[in-house]
Amino acid sequence: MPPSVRSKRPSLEEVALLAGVSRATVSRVVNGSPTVDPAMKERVDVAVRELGYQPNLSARALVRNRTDTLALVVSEPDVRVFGDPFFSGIIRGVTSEAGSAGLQVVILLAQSDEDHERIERYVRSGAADGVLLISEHAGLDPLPQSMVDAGMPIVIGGRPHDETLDVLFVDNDNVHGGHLAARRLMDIGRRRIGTVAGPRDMTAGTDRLDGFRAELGERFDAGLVEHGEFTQASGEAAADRLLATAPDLDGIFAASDLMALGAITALRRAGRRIPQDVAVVGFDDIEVAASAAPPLTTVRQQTVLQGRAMVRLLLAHTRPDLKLLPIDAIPSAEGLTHLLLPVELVARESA
Amino acid sequence: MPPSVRSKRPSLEEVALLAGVSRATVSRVVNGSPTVDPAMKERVDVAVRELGYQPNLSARALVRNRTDTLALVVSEPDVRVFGDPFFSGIIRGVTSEAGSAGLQVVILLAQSDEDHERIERYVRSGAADGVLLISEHAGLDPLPQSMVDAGMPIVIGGRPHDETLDVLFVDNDNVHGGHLAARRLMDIGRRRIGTVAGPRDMTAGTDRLDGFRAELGERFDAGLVEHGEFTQASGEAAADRLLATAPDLDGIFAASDLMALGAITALRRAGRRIPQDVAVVGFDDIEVAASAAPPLTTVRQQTVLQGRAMVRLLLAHTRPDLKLLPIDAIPSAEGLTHLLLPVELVARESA
DNA sequence: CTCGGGCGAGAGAGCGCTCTCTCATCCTTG
DNA sequence: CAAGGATGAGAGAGCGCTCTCTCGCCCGAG
Repeated sequence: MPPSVRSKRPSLEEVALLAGVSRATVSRVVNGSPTVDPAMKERVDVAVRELGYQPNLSARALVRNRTDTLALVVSEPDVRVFGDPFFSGIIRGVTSEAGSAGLQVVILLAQSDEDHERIERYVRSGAADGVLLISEHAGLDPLPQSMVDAGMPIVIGGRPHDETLDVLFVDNDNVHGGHLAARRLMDIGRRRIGTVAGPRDMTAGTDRLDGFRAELGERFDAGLVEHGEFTQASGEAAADRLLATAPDLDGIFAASDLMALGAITALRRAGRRIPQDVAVVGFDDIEVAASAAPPLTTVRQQTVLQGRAMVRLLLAHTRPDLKLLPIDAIPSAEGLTHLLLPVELVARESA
Repeated sequence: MPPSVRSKRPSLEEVALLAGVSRATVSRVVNGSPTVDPAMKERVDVAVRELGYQPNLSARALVRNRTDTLALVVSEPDVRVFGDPFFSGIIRGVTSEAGSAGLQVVILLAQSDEDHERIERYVRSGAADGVLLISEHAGLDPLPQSMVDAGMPIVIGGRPHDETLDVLFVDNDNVHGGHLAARRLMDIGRRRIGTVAGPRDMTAGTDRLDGFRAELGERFDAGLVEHGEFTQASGEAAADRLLATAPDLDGIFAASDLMALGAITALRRAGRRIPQDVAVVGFDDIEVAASAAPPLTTVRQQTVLQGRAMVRLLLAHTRPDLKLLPIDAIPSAEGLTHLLLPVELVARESA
């Protein structure tokens, strides 16, 4: 009887019957227990193949009280954020790391409030062993708090805005990145340095600005801070404002590569040469940064690594039994509530 | 005791104990059975709230043999396809339709062969009630066949390339769209009409070409067919070739808006005015089509609707008990193995 | 030759839920 | 006033699996 005709999926019981062994033995074989006689294992394997047996995950999850599934919640109204290199890097990292730990990742889209509620119910009902949240405004999201309340492990990508939230997170060392950018601009002799900062309500924005301000020290000019929305258009507009305030500007730190590209457009329009007249440092090291004109000097953050680290942090807190191979660039997550990933300056031609 | 301190999640049993009723009654209340005395219901509701009870989905799935979850498999090596309006439209449609049917959608990324295997195991293990597949090359994907073999319901977005595959799918009426585009170009008096067709291995490409060819009839010139990859750059290159072959060309049908935009760039570069010298018809009606210069005449396909229709087709085959409100633009899926969604010509200025 | 130990297989409970079946109660009706 | 039918609650089996416990068997040591 071909599998397509069989009305329902075979159970362990049926495999056991066919192989002439007990249910327990089949279970042992299926789960790779070492205490099984090779001959027995062979008989069971044959029966499994014969019937096309697949263990029922619901039954297994019920007794193990664990699903081996991780929920990656993307909390954004528009699906297109997946096109954003930041999101796509994290997603790649998460899926590959979870995959090598034998876990299935399911992506849940939280676009509306309704979605949020459904997802909360879903996860709290034990459909996943933990939650990984990526959201531009993780601080405003109600999900982290409700997951924490429910005792459901959650790791956030990026430092949440709300300091009081006692939650696991993995962030890039944005403050240090701000330092690196400022130092670079000073090192190449720039004196009038402005910044196209990120949004005020995102820690990635404020942290980068904080590092930048601290490194510049007394050379920091609060009048030379313009905020953008991490987009190219907002970077262009912010650079226009900067130029209006300080025509003698000779250096700009943009808190994202996209904004840096926008700023370069604005600077060119105003007749400035890059980097001779104005040096520009970006942040992210997105793919196009290297091939931009001129190639962008920027602070590299490793989004794929961030995704991997999120999974590791979660597993460190929920599955101490899983021993993962250490990754150089990721600090061991054991005992930590958050991870800060290193960033580095990539010197190209724009600064 | 606050929920965060409670070691494990409460079960039906505990709710029943607290409310002083039987497990069965609690189950009835939780599932909204009408045959429950209001007073009883109230007592149960109080207990549920008190304990923060959430039904265990694994247990429920085990006995119901159904998870109320749909797997949306995105089979693409790069996550960025989510940025593509086609994908994002389908995803929006799928999630909203599933949501209103009370189903949870989980997105599974199939990037590598390994992923494919894991996903197949996952779904075949009963983690979802059905599969919705979106993939640029659904015909080459092994997933549909293996799902069909396993008796797992699957609906594909777009007509699969492999005719012999007996599988449910929802497609746009690409053939008719090709007819509409050709008719439009002829209606406005064009005589030398070429086409930037889609890839030969995608039915969306070949179907549009088939319709175009049929409508042109004897005016069709096989020498005036150049294939692109649905991208802007490939459209530009294809238009260059077309122009080289037939400098007297006065009409182009591009099988995607992106390719139409590329073609317009190429035409402009060659000194042609749009639409005076060469009229251009696109396909898709993506967001930027209306604001392009000139605004693009195109064949509109409704991707969100396609997503909704995919869910409906799946449910028609798996959950005849669910009575969904009919949607005007979607034919009733009952008894059908595939749905063809209507397309329409949107006349703007480019043709 | 007997006994202890280790290895490998089976028996059986039980995870949390649903759903059928049974039964008690109350109302309606002849 | 008795019989029949609703109505609503409880009892209990069982979904498919894991895992502990038990037990039989074979080996080597005394």
